[in-house]
Amino acid sequence: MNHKQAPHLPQEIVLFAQNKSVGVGSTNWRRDIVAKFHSYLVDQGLRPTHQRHVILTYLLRSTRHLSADEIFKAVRKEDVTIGKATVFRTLRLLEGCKLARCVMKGNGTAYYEIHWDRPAHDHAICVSCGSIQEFECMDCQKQQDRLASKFDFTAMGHRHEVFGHCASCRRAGVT
Amino acid sequence: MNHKQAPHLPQEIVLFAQNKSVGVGSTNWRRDIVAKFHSYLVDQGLRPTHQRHVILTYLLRSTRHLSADEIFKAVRKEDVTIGKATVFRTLRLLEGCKLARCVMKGNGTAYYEIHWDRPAHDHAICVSCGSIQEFECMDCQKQQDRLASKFDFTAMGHRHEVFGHCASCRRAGVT
DNA sequence: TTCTATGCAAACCATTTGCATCCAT
DNA sequence: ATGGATGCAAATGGTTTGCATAGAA
Repeated sequence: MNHKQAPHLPQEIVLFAQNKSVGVGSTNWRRDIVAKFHSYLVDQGLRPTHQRHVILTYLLRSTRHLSADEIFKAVRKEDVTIGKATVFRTLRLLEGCKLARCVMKGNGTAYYEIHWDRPAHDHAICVSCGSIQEFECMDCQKQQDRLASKFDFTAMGHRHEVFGHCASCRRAGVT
Repeated sequence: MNHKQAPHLPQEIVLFAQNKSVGVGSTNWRRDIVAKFHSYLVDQGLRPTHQRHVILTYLLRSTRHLSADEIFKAVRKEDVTIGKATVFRTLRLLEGCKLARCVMKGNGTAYYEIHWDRPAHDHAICVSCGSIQEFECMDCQKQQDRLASKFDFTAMGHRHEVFGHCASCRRAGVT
């Protein structure tokens, strides 16, 4: 009973940027991620299925943050048989092995992106159009050390989202 | 049609720490908040009802972050007639006038607290027991200015949550 | 063959809404 | 009396689960 299906991690521990990222340094990181997912599955005694592959490669092709439903609709076009449940199960799997992460825009929906080796990045979210601008906040990393010494709190990761208006929405006269 | 019921702000613009806080400097801030809510309602042509009062004062009495359902159950004991919908409607109202704010623990549920005049604070959330330690991160404020100049992004507020293990859970051997 | 993974639909859960009624002004 | 506010129950919408079946090893 070690590992059946997706390991049922409490949602809390995956819905934020992990402190350590994947570590894909190659120029063809997309291929590396596919390989990593494959070996992760095998290692865990899970099965590299067609659906899991389709979902991951769709994620890899996208540059945006995608909701589970968007992924479902898109992937459904490539393979009419893929079910919504599988999309959720696969996303959870990808979070579990830290190949994907998600942002909460604040409307109760999770938006996913592939998470590879680059500095942990945070998000500036436009409350008007919903667009997401990524940025680095090195101070947030330092803050975690401060928490450790001040409250004896061991940080595993964080979520930092700034809400406001993007340049184009403001130009368009949004207040 | 100016103001009926709660102003239906998109949820995005209230689910995070506002840059400006309430501005209650008095020693009896609880009373001030009740008064502020009252005059806010009157100003907007809304009505200071018994239910709204009960919900606010319950929030003021609590020191924890409460889910809407916890508030509902508690308030229900004081007044058997209060409905769940009213709790949600009142919370939205309190967010709207910036007397309350909420944290998203990551499990899809919003946890509320009263938000009065003190430095904007962020949250260290224990993924094991769910306890929340508040802290200040002045760097996050600076970061917002940097965003403005770098991406022409106008920040209105932010959410910064650090996930990890609190001291007592770690002592208890949680990994 | 064995046991995991899947699709579907139903279940869940937090939150919102429609509506008849209630109540503050 | 007027029009906003309430409680209830039903609706919503994202996500999860139960179960019989499909499919990888």
